[in-house]
This record gives sequence, C-alpha cells and structure tokens, in this order.
Amino acid sequence: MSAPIWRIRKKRTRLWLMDATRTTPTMADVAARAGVSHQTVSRVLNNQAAVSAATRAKVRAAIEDLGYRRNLAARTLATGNSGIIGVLVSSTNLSGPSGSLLAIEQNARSKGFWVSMASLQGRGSQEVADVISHFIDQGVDGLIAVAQTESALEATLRGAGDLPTVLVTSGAVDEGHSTLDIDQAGGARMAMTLLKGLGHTQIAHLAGPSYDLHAAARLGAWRESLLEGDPGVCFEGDWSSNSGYLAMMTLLAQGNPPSAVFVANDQMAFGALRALHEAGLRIPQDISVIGFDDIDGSDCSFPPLTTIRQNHDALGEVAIELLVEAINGLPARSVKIPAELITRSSTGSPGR
Amino acid sequence: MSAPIWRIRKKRTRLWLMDATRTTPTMADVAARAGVSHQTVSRVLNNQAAVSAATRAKVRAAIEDLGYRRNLAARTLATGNSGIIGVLVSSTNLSGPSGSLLAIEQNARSKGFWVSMASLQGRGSQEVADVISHFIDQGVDGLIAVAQTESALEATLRGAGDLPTVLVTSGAVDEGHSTLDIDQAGGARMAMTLLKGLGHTQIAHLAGPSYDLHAAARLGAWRESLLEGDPGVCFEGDWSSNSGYLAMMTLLAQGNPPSAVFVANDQMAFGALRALHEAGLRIPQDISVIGFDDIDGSDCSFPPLTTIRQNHDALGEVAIELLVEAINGLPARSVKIPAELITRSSTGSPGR
DNA sequence: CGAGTTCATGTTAGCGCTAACGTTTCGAGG
DNA sequence: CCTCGAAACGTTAGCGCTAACATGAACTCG
Repeated sequence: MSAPIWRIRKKRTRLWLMDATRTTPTMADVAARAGVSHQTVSRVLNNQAAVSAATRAKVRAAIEDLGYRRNLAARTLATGNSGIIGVLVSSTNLSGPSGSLLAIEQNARSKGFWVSMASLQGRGSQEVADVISHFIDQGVDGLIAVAQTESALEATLRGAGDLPTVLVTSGAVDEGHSTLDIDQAGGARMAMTLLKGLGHTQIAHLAGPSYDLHAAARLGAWRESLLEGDPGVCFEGDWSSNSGYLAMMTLLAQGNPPSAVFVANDQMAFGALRALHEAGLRIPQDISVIGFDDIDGSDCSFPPLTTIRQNHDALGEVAIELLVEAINGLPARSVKIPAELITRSSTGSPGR
Repeated sequence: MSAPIWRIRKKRTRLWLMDATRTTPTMADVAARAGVSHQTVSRVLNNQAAVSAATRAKVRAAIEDLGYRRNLAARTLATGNSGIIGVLVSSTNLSGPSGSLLAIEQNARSKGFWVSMASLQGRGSQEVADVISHFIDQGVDGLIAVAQTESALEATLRGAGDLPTVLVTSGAVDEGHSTLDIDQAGGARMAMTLLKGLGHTQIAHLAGPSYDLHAAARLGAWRESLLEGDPGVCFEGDWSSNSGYLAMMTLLAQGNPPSAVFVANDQMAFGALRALHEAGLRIPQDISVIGFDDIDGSDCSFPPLTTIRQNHDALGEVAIELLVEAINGLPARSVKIPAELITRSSTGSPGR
C-alpha cells in the first residue's frame, strides 16, 4: 500500500472553500467509505466492545485503503490525555544523564507513552521553568526530571504544580513527589568499605563539581567513611578526565600521597590513572584507584578500573513505574536503586 | 503568584453538567476577566499587531491572575502546526548518537521548536516505521533521523513520506531528502594521511561493526588510503573498549605487528592501548594509535590519544537549519561537516 | 462635512476527535 | 403476539483554539 498521493500536511485546505484539493483523510472519510458513522470508526480505533466483527473489518479495510492516520492533537483535545510524558535532563553528554534519558525513553515506550524531552543548557532555573511550562502547555500526562543540581530541583518543584512528577535526584524533597535515584552515598560507602578492607588507612578523594548533587552525595559519604586519623585530602574536579588528571597531579605534587584514591567518576579516574603512570607509580601496588559509574571503557583502562556501577536501565524502569503510579493518583514514594561494586584490577592492598 | 488551587488537569468537568468544580482556565475565561473577546486574547498571545497597548495590558494581567496556560493541542488542531519536531536516534549510549541528540535538541529549542524523541532498541525496521508513524500522528512539523544503519535509513525513507525530513547519515540517499553528516571518510583519510606522513607504511585497522554505516565509511576510506604493498590487516569490533582490546590482542598474536593502527573509535582505541601496554609495547615509539570521535577522556588516556574530532554541535545546528528549509519547502540539499584532526601523543614516527 | 479608510475589536465557523445519550434491531420470555 | 432489554449503531454537543469575515469608531481629506 503505497502512500496516497493526495496526502497533504499543513495548512489543510478548508473544505468549505470548495477546493477540490484533498486533505488528509479524517474519521468522517473513513466512516463514509465504510458506510458507518464516525463514532463507530472511533470505537474500532479504541478497541471498544460494541462493534460487530463484520463492521470492524469493514472499518479496518477503509482505514487501510485511505491510509487514515488518527490526529492525536484532536484526540488530546477531546480526552485531556496526550499519552506523552515530558523528560527534563541536564545537558551534559556525561554517561549519567544521557544513559538515564535513553533508559527512561525506552521504558516509557514499552508502557505506551511517548516522550518529549528537553535538555538544560546552563544551570539557570528560568530555563527549567520554561521547559516545564511548555510541557504543561503541551498537555503531557506526567513529568520526569533528572535534576542534578539544587536549583534545577527547586525550579522543578516550583513549576510542576499538580502535574504528576517523578524526580530523579539525590537531593531532599519534602513535598508529595515521588523521588528516585541510584544510591550515591551507598555506592560511595561500598567503595570506601572495599578500600578500607584492603587495608588502606588514608584515602583521598577527587570530587565532582560542588554544585552537583551526585558529587555532593559521594563527597559526603567519603568524608563520613574516613578512618580516624585520616586527614581526608580532597580536590575538586568537574567530571572531565582532564580535571581528574590535574587533581591527581596536584595531589602528587603535595608529596606523601595516600595509598588509595576514591575518584568521583570514571572519567576523572582515567585522568588520574594517566597522572599516576606519568609519575611512574604502579597501580595498584603503589596506589589504588576506584572510580564511579562503570562507563564503557572502564573495563579496559590500564589497568581495568574498579568502580561503582549505576544501573540506568533499572532507573528508567522504576522511573516509569513511579510516574504511572503518580498519574493514577497513588501516593508518592521514594526509591533508591542500589549501586554495585565492580572489582577489577586498579585496587589492591597497599603493597611495597 | 502561587499556583491557583483550582487548577485541575485530566477529565476536566464538563461545564454543562452544571458542576461548580472549576476546570483549568481557557481563553474564554481570560477574555471574560479582561472584558474582551477570546479572539483578542488569542491576538495578544500570538503577538499580533492590531491590539491597543491598553487592551494588551489588560489581557496580560488577566492571564497572570488566572494562571492561564494555552492548550497546545487545541492550537495544533486549529492551525495544523505543532511546533514539535520528531527526532529518531539509535539507542546506543555511544557518544555519537547521544551527542547528536543533545545538540539537535538544543538547537531546535533555540529556533522555537520542541522535540519528541524516540531511540531505537534493536535494529529492526518495524520499530522505525512505528516511531515515524507516531510522529506523523502527533503532527510533528518535521523529522530528523539519525540513521546509522542501512535498514534504519530505508525504513525512514519509506515511512517519512512527504513529511519534511533530514537524514543524519553517511549512507546514500537518492530521494529528495536533505542529508547531513560529519565527513566520516574525510576524517579517516586525515588519520591515514597523518600516519603516512609520519612514515608508516603498514597501517592496520580495528573496525566498527559492519552493519554500521559510519564503521563502513571509515573502513572504506582506510582501505583506499593504504599504501602499495600494505596487506591491510583489519579486525572488526563492536565499538566497545573490550572489543578493541580483543582485536588488538588478536593482531598482536598474529605476530609481526604493523607500526601503526587506525582504530574506528576512541573507546576501542582505549582497549587497544591497554592491550599494547600489557604487551609491553611503547606508544608511539613501538606502535602508533589513532582513534576517532575525540570523546571526553581521549585527552587523558595514557598516552593522550591522537584522534579525529566530530563536531556534534555544528551537526545539531545544521540539522535544524536543513529541517527549517525543508519545512519551508526549499529544495533538499546535503551537507558534510568536516572532521578535525586532533594530534596528541599516541602517534609518532616509527622508531626503534 | 460626508465618503472612504484605517484600526481595534467582536462574531462565526470550523480543526478532528470523543463522551453521552438516542435510536433501531432482534431475540427471549411470558 | 407483545413487551422488554441488550447489542449495535447513529446523533449531538462539545474539547480550546485560530482564520476569516463583520462591525463600529475614529480619522483623513477633498
């Protein structure tokens, strides 16, 4: 069935203008061709019961013949439901946000939703407000916001109003919104437990940017896990490999390096590894390194990186689950998805 | 201005049911409050000229007071334009597709469009058809498809029909669709030119998956750039670091390794670097490595990776530009964005 | 100073769909 | 044979918006 030649989108010719140019077929056209009423066509399309098999078949055939497509704008207008959810993510091309986005989208689709997305360019809260505002105008059935900063979180709470909303964040939310995140502090604690178990007593931290909630959570858990007497050396980076490289260089330049370093993400850990190689230190004999994220490539760094895995797929699944609950008016709840320790070769006991 | 308590979404109460429960305010409500007609409200909202400053202000105030939000579904139904573009991307969490997606989204928004997105789960063309079908139902103003495989490309062409479409692909398209890509073959040639210029006469290739159009383009350019007498050793990976590691291991196991390797992407190059380190080879003295993509981290691998940069931001910008042209009925055209050689420390002259 | 403009605004008729209710048909049950 | 009640459809009245046309006031100008 090839595309009918007369399918014309945009600026459809008004029929009363008596112009022979055809527009895209509507339910009425299908109804006419099938010899039924448009309402019957609607019933067939929505799989409602009260339609005889014969009629159903006739309608289906007419739909096929005309290449009829249902107009979702009209349907949304009539029902008040769009079948679309809005997803707001921070713009970074980091594995975290974009991994979450893809996982959310795929799970949404498998549950019958489609997604409109917007990524944040900066860190201004006005942008968040604008985006949410648009989603509401568009009539989305719900909103999932991946909020990595305090300001984005606040702006989301302010803008979402009574729109069913799921917040993917490790920040604190007191209102009645469902909240979801991979357990950042728990993951960081796993890293620290591993290192301490290996016998490390001084563990430095290369942190992510301070405005980032994940970075803050990891930093906090690191600090709380320090052993008595550990000065707790820490340098801040910006998630990039290069910032990890520079942070590690600074750490080494200080002299008297610790025997282990917990790095806030894998990218920075890669930079740290480079700095260590260049300094002629052996990993893990001279110094252990552990990252966070388990991005593709962590298994093949030199040496393969011990890290904390975040399960984005699970996050996407639960996010949709929570959103559906919110849409159905169920009470909000919060979920933390456990992180997972992936032990590879960049960690070991402090050796000689 | 706090959110009015009576804002209720979904299943709005029908007015003629004479129920006092308020619904979300409409243009008519705003009009009543401002003491004008709803059409005047519409004019204000659409920034049309023929409205006096005083009226405009009154309407604006009424909109504020009521917390009025325009219903885009109704607007779309009335005008035939949604202001939304559909973006279809392959699902991989690789830097390429997700970088393109983010760049496209941001440029779309800066041009006044919003994006609905769908990522492909598998490689089946039915999924592509379904997604495009939905976009059409939704009334998108245009479509951007990031098609990395032949089947996705074909399915897109088949499904898009007369919908304004831009294909981000390095595949061949003969129909009247605008096409856009970062110059894959050109980038590969730059890599080969660099290596040959450094004096390498035998250059192996670690390729991406054969079904991928980018992998194919890079492979083809590599093959064509080989010097006379070079056997052209090549192993195929799947873009992952581990596949690069394995491919390089295989290459080394063969014995008599070449003096340089062109790797299809940076991830695989990282794996290759690891294999070389483990084999005790020095980079670039013993063997030069060049990657493709310039992902974050390439600047801090050990040693920093020479690679070919893809400018996703430029791609996003041009994609929107082409789509707007297509929407305005301008003739289709094709753009290739040049790749850029980033020389770092993983390449050098074949040394002893 | 009256006819023709222009400007600001109101009125009407849809866009394509669904919900609610009305109508017809047909068979069961008394 | 007639009543009643499903089952299977049809009809009507919106959803909230915009385009097109209608109206009325102020204003220009010979």
